Amino acid sequence: MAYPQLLLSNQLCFRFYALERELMAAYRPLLTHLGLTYSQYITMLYLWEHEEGTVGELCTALSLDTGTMSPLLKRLETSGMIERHRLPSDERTVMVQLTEKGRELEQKAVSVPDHIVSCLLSDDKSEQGRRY
Amino acid sequence: MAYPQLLLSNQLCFRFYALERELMAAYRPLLTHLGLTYSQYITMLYLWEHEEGTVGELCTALSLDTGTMSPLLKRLETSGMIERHRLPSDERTVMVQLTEKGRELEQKAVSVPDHIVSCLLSDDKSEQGRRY
DNA sequence: TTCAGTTATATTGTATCCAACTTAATTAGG
DNA sequence: CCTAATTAAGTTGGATACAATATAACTGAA
Repeated sequence: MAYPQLLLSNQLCFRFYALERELMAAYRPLLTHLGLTYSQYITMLYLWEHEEGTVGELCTALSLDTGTMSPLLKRLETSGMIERHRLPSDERTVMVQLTEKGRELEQKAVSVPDHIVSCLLSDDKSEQGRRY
Repeated sequence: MAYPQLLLSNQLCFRFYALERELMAAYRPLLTHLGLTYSQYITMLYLWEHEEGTVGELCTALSLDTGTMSPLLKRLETSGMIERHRLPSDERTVMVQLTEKGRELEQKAVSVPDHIVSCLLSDDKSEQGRRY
């Protein structure tokens, strides 16, 4: 036991690391049902709240890199949830907007937070084998 | 404001998601100095503590899939930190062991937790531009 | 006006992650 | 003894993440 500060069980950050993946695993089946990943889900949360936003605004709001956001938006566009248009006033800037299909998805997403809460609070290990 | 439960600012899980990436960003420069990623770092933490372990034991301890662990171990082996050998008693099982180089790395890793703590507590935004 | 510097986004390369599948080895039941 | 089921790793495919680079558009100073 040379270095107690290096014991895995003493690593607070490892707990956050593991917790984050457990949370993602709790979301995954619910979001798969909506055809979204978690990153795509929070992107949609931003758009349901603001209706539109530039790529840069999305990156800032979600603390994500353009190297993550650009291909993510390309997939959301492919699945018909959003549209991308460059601004006439500044052709460098890309405005992301909800499509009607993307707007309608909000209805189906409303129940997600409640499902997550009951999933996180449930002691029923039979469901997906998760332990909360 | 149709659905307050869908507001990004009300999403506890999003805060965990963002926090986890901030923690990883805090580790990254320290671990890069050791030639490790965070996943590789916690794998080494396990090995420094237990000296060796099977792939399955590592997957269980770190809550990771073999699809993550196998290529990760391959990279640690390539960088000379570990060796992999199949057990003579059960050729399906692969035992992972520290090399001398991997064992020596522990000395350089001892300061990592303290650096992280001071990084997380620091108000000095000048260092790496992080905000804690 | 012109071009050097800046800005916004996209692309490339490396490394996770996980789901699903494959392969090889072991075990168990008849 | 022999095959079906199980087990342990590895592989493949799709989607993040981020660093570094590229590209195109805009801005400003000489």
